[in-house]
Amino acid sequence: MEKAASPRASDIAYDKIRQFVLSGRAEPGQQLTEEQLARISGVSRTPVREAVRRLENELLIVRSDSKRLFVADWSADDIDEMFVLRGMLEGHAASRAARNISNRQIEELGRISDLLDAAVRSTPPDVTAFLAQNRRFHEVILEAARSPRLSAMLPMLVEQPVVRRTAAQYKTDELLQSAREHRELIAAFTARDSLWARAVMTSHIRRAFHVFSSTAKRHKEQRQAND
Amino acid sequence: MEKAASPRASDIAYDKIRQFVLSGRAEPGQQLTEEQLARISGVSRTPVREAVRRLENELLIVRSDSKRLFVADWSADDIDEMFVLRGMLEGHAASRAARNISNRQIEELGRISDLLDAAVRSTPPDVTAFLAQNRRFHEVILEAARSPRLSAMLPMLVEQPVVRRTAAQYKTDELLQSAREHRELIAAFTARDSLWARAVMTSHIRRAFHVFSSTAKRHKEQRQAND
DNA sequence: CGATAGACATTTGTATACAATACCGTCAAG
DNA sequence: CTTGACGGTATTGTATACAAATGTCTATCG
Repeated sequence: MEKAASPRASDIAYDKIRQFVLSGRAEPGQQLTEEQLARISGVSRTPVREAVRRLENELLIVRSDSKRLFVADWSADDIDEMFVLRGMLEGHAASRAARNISNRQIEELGRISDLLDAAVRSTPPDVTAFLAQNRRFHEVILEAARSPRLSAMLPMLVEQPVVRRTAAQYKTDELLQSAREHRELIAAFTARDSLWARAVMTSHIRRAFHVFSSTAKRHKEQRQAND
Repeated sequence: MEKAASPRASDIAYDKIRQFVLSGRAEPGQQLTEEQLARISGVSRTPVREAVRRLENELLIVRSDSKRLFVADWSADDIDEMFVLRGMLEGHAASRAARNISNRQIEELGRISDLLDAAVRSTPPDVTAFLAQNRRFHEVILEAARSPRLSAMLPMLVEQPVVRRTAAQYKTDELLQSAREHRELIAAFTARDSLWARAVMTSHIRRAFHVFSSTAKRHKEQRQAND
């Protein structure tokens, strides 16, 4: 339903392995062998190697001193850093988008925003739908920014695992606030105000960071209580 | 003499192809076939493909609608964007470095800075040596920043071609100014002042951008005059 | 004359076989 | 008991052969 265009085996491998790593079926730090990945994705080792190169570049997979593959494991500092970088780059993307976005794209953001609202308002809130639309929203902005480099770099900040962990903990009013920020971004784009857009986006990411931090802390305390 | 450690064919291919593309022996927009690249780098197509994946990720090589390879060609807007992103990321790196840098690394920056001065002061200025030491200087800072993500992302902003084009046009006093800025960075690091370090670095990159712009404009006018 | 279908050539994609290397347990010597 | 060397095993690296696809040229038909 997504992109039946290219049944390229190396793309299949990329998707499958990525999914495998991100869905938590793989332990951080766990070793991965090319053959195992080949079995998982149902292709031979050659396309797996290409897929691994890409995932390695996104730091989802790391190579040991020599050449063995492991599922990436992030330190707290790494995650802080990820949010800081995301804030800078997405803020910049929003700024550029405000200058370059088409009316057509603004309308699309509006439609996505409607779906976001719907996801939040359903009881219980449909977090999965929320995440999917949230991703689309940011993708449209990235596209509107018209910067191949940003498009190449932002995916490296692999939001997925963190985003998932974050949003799973969102309370309804936090989701509502997030939806409001999306609306405000649209307003900034409509006004073609790049400063406004950057500020809202920076705040948006920053808020997500703090929600994440507090839930991470809560988790940690729970873990310690269980010991 | 460089790194005899890993005679990995795919690394050889990466270096050779990168060099081929950056040294201007390859025309922007020119098609590259895997076999041709294999011949150039003296290995088979398999490692070439891995090297190409990496170069593709750095946007030094691009893939056409379907899968043919071409030497990247940057628009003026792309280059502006590159400098903006470099400014943000290197500024951030400097900020982090100011917090994390070791005395040992500060001393190394001092030594590199001495070599920079020497390169500038020789008559005529040794631009090649200047560029090499400049690169080392920024590498040490990146290392001191202790952010795997930054280390993965900054190389994507492939300074080389632009840096070369820029520095080739540097006048001696511009090189001197650049060397002064390096000294000021060291001062900021010594003071562990992250705000200072960020500001100096941002200015440093920004100045390079303007030198680049003016020389690019000069070139353009020359070309037009020759028509 | 222009368009289009089809054959041919070129290029990329995948699988497999084999070579090189790294890891790990075992055993012997200090 | 520790240390270090050895050898077997697991894993990655490379080359080659072949399959799939894309592009190109030509000849034929409208």
